[in-house]
Amino acid sequence: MNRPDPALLQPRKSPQQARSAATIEAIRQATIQVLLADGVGRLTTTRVAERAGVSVGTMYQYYPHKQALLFGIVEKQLLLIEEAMRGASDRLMGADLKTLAEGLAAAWLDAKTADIVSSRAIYGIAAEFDLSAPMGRAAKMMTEMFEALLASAPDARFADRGSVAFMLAALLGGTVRMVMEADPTDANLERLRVELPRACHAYLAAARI
Amino acid sequence: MNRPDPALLQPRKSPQQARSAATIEAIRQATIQVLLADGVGRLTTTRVAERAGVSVGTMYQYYPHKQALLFGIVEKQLLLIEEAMRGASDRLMGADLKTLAEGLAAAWLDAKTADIVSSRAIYGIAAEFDLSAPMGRAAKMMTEMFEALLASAPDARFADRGSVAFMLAALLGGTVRMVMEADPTDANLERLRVELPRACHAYLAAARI
DNA sequence: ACCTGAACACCGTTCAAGT
DNA sequence: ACCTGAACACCGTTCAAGT
Repeated sequence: MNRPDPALLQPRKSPQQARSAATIEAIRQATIQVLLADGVGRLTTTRVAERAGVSVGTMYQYYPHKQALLFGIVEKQLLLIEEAMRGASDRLMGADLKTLAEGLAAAWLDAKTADIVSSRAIYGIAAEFDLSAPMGRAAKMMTEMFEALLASAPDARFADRGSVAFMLAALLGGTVRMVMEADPTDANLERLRVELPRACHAYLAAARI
Repeated sequence: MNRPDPALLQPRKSPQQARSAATIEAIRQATIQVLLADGVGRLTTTRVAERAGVSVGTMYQYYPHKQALLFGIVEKQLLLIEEAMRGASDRLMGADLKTLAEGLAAAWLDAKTADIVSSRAIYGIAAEFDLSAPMGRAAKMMTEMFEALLASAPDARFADRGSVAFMLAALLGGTVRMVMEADPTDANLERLRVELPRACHAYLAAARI
């Protein structure tokens, strides 16, 4: 799948009348319903349009292509996670290194496992579409957030704070994703809950000067 | 995309005559060529068959569906990486914890960045297909390998060696994948080269009893 | 301003017919 | 034993015609 022009991933036109706003929302809901009921593999434009009670032509008036439907869902999920991490960041600002590392690991795991149904759906989408653009943006934001947190820790200084924040973001995001995609059993998630905070703290402590 | 029956991912029939063995190899090569020249999004069964110089019908005699073509490529790449890690494992057996952690991190990074072209192609496939089955298998094998290595380290014992090996595999695999998918610039790969060994060693040292 | 749905181009897969 | 390629079912997307 080729990378779509990001500008094309939002609805094409803003609703001018109440009628079309309702149409957009109906299409959104229909996409989620078809996704959860039939899976990504069975999600077709016809099926979504039918479920939404509109014609395919109408759907294409608001969403330029099938990808736009699915990216909408992904973006919303990423927004939820971002919100959760901002909350954690506020709580952890100024905390010592151990509290910070363990707090971030716990918050990340909570956010990723909170809505397991949605997460499953998202990974399904990720399996069929190129999500490097939205994922890249999310990673960058996380890195900046971590960098500010590291700067606020009273008991730590770093030779290269940017690199440490970058590594922490990659470690957190990558490790959890790997487990959730490869084999997300309860036993493995429990292992993560024990080992991930430990790994984060150990790394930050080792990087400190 | 629905998860395909793993039994169907290998070629359908074994070649009985030299002619058909040549056909299979021609199809394999054509798949790689189309993949590198046109990308996953433009890879169609017709195009591969044309490039291989056979009809679509012939192709379907050996590969039950389009996915089988691509899974073949992925499996080969995974095999190469596995081989590289086995080599590293042999070298590192009995080494102390620091040597072991840093050696594994370096070997993993080397394997993943060695053939950057193939890796790119693989991530392209990963973006369009559900690779949880082969990835899960690869993760399991890596965990077992790491567990044996940890047992051989003369300067370390662990309360739960299985969990530590599991976490190390997820950390290594996940962190590198995240960076390579989100933003694999030279600067970021260099950061990984510095921070990843450090993170691995710090985690193992912290997990030691 | 918004909606319809037949029509178009293309794709993955099959199978009767060939050598 | 192996190969062919027209045919089939289905998909994403468009656009002339409607209200």
